[in-house]
Amino acid sequence: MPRRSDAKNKMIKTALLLFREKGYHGVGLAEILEQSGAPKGSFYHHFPGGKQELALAVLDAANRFMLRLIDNAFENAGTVEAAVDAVIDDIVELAASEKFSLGCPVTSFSVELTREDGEIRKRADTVLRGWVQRMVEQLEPFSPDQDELKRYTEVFRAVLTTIEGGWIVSQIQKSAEPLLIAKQVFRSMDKLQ
Amino acid sequence: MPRRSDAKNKMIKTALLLFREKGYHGVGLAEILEQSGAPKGSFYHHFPGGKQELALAVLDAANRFMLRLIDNAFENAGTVEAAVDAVIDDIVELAASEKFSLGCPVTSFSVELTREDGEIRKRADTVLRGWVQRMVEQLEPFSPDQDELKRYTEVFRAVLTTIEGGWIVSQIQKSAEPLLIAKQVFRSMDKLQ
DNA sequence: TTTATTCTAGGGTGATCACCATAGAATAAC
DNA sequence: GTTATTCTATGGTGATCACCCTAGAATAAA
Repeated sequence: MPRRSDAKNKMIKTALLLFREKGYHGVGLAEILEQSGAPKGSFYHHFPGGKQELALAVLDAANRFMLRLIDNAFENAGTVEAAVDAVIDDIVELAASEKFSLGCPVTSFSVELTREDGEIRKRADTVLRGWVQRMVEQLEPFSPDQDELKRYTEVFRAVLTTIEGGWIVSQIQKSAEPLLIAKQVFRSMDKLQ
Repeated sequence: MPRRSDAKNKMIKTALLLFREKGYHGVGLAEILEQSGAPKGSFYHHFPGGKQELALAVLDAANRFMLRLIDNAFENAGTVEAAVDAVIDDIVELAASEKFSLGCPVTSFSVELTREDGEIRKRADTVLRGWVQRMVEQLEPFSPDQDELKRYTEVFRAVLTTIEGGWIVSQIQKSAEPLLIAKQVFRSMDKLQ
């Protein structure tokens, strides 16, 4: 059963950009369909669960993108510091190319749905934890001992948190500086102890 | 010209809570009016500029709240570390009491309006800078030299950024831990250098 | 070519969206 | 008490919201 249409992917890609800019509730299905060029009548064929199912698909696409970004950064770096710097630099480059108008591909719209204890929040939680875990996994070939890995887990958690905050503040201030703070955070936590 | 009605304040308080939970676009005026108990017909009397003017008023109220939180924390603390800890603890207590469903009073909804270069984004920018500035001002009576103040400005910026990220991740993970990371960030940046 | 499946065209649902206009009620200043 | 101002009741605007339905087109499997 091969795919005969790329309408679904076009909708997901477009929704990702729009959600990151205006949030989940800030984007209507009409805008997504129009901007993606996808046929209007096919939305509920591809997403029987409606807008929420689309958001879940968007979350998965965003997750794949960020995991690729992490893998790429760690594989092309010789040290942990260089890898973390690369992750942050890549994000800064992305954010700057988007004129600091688009937020984190995951938190920017999932955060609006944190009361209702629904699928979107849970998956966003899993995704965020996965990023930390992936960074730790990328560190294992460098074979630090288990205690060191545990310590880096904490450090990566802090870096990720700072990146999330930096991404938002970058949107507000239209500047790369807040995102770059995550580098300082890593350095100070890495050198210390 | 004394105020004969508290409808305006009730609308602002209610809108602050709803915006923090579901974002700017996630809340309708009808819900705000209903939940605040404010008379329906008086909205555009108090806010001729409509929903955007309400959002600006909400921003100012949120700013006053956070400035009070900062002042209170610094005035009741003997050291910088204790003051920063108090700020974070207060925020954690607030977020926990709200079951981690409500975001930062400023960024949670301003972030949806960062493309259109409007008043809301600009004021949110000013407000965030004001928090850092206020923390530095609260440090001056302890009379560190000018270089030290400049260094603490950087540290406070990092702490604030981590708090912002921690607040969001706390919403996603329904846990206080991400917010508490800001303490580690301060400690490591403070001790180092 | 026939059959089965996947996808789309087109139209329409009630509900909610932000916003507005007007008249009158409530309270203040005089 | 009269005037001026502040506030609210009411009902409405067109637009957009997410969602749904059916018939048929397009493509794959037989």
